[in-house]
Amino acid sequence: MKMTVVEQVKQQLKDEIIQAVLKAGLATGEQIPDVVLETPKDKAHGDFATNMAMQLARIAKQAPRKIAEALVENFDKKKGHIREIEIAGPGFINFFLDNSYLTRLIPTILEEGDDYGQSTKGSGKKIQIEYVSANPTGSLHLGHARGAAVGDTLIRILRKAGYEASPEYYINDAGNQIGNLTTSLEARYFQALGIEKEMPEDGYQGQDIVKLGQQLAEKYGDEYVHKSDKERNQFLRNFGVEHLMAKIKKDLSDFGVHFDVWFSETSLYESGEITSVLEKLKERGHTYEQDGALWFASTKFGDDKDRVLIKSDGSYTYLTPDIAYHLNKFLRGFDQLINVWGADHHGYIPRMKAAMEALGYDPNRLEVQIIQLVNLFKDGEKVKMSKRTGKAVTLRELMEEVGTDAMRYFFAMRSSDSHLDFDIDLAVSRSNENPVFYVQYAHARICSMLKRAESYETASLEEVDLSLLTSEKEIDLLKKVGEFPEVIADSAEQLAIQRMTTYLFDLASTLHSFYNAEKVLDPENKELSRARVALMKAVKITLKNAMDLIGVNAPVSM
RNA sequence: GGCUCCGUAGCUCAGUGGAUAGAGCGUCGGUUUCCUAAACCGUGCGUCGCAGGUUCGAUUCCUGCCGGGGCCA
Repeated sequence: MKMTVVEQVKQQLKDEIIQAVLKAGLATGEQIPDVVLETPKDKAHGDFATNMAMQLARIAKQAPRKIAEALVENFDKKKGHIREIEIAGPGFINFFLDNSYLTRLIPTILEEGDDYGQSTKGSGKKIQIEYVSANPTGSLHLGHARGAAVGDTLIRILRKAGYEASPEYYINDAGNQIGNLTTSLEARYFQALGIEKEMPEDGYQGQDIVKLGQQLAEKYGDEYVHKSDKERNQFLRNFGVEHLMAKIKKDLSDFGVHFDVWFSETSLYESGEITSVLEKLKERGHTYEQDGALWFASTKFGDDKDRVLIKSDGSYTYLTPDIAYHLNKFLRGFDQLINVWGADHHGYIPRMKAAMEALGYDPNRLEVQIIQLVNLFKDGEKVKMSKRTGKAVTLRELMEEVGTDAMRYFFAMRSSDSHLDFDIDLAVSRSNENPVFYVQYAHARICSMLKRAESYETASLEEVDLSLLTSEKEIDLLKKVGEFPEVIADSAEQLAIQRMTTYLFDLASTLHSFYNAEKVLDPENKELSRARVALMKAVKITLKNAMDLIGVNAPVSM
């Protein structure tokens, strides 16, 4: 695998640290712990630091600072690009590098362009992410929106980190909710024709169903009133699911979220996978009959109680097709399954994992990311949401009010297991308080400079003297830009998308700071200007790629 | 009651077992004859909910408790 410039330098440094440990006779090759090389928060602590001396304290049975001294004595400065080494604190070894290597980043980044940041860390591991999976019984609301943003961003980050990531939406188009949808729609259809018909008790009250009923009346008149119940039901069911799914798909695609696979629950019935998964559970001895129902002995696998698979009336619980679906995923050869679920589903995790284990799979291969609630704030007050009255704020409404960029950014900004306060006023404000604008402005600012920079450009990058980039702000920018591949790898590994947003903000901030301190286009100093233009191009590419990962547009002007 | 998430600065939140715990906003004060001031610079701001435990070292891991949100019963 091709290593980035930063990785090469770090690797070299790690190798030299190991050499120093061996030379100092502090530990044998086998005893040496993994070399941890961190980037200190405080610049005064060097470019990189290692805690090796502390880690060796027990093995070498010496005080950390004493070990550190021995290490420094035996360290080959020349090989490690080291300008200075110091021992600090309880035994940290701080390395100050000769930062000239950083300028090598620029040609690499300019060459890689959109691919900059791409790595093979995930080594093609096949990961499936199932997210949103809202029932086709209405519009997507804010919880779905957050799930959509999180899932899609995860997909993008995982792919950039070298995983093979497949997004999938599970359509609950069988089950009770759909029966309810059908009877709700039937009532609305009849009502639109002026025929009295009551809505089912817990029917879907939303306006969208009313409209669908009207559409049906306009298009088909009373044609389906006179058909048999079975025929009408079948028709209304398909009509409803189709239309509501079309709407959901449109909402998602306008939100920048795209799925490879739309998996239908009904298909599990048709293919016989539900009966076969039940057979499989029975064969393995994990089911029993009681009170006329078929139970799954999930407590054997850590669940707090056993679960019904087939109710006494012969119908399936919603768990049953779900188990079949997850088995289907494994049979398709995914190494890892990730489900992005709303907080209201957390109680579902143990039984799902139990089912996987009962079927002979390692339950750790199923990972569930729980998305906590979103609270909307407007004019400093919490916006109340009520599903009952059909007044829940929808993805579509918020998208129209604040735009996709703000939504995507805000949803990617927080760790998904924290509650999220979404401030509408902040999201639309064109001020420096709004992080979306702040980040986008950094990109637009560079584009604006580059537009004016044409007179400074030379025929090729080789003619630009990048060694002129030595100021503090320039080094800061180069380091930041060089971190990008690592940030991607980390956030992929930890499934922590907020790391990407944090990084993006930092990078924008570093750029703004540089911009105010140094002049990029200086007619008095064309050589330096050319070098800085090249640097700006590298920063622009990095900003753009990072924004792509969270699904935010990178405007060329604002 | 069971399960789960959260508890870090006045507010909203970052923080892969490491150094003096960070950012934005808010406070106060500065910066533009100059590439977009949607920006920058400076300034204060903390019993990391509490108590134990593991560790050379805990905001981070474990246990218990307290407080808040959510789900289930």
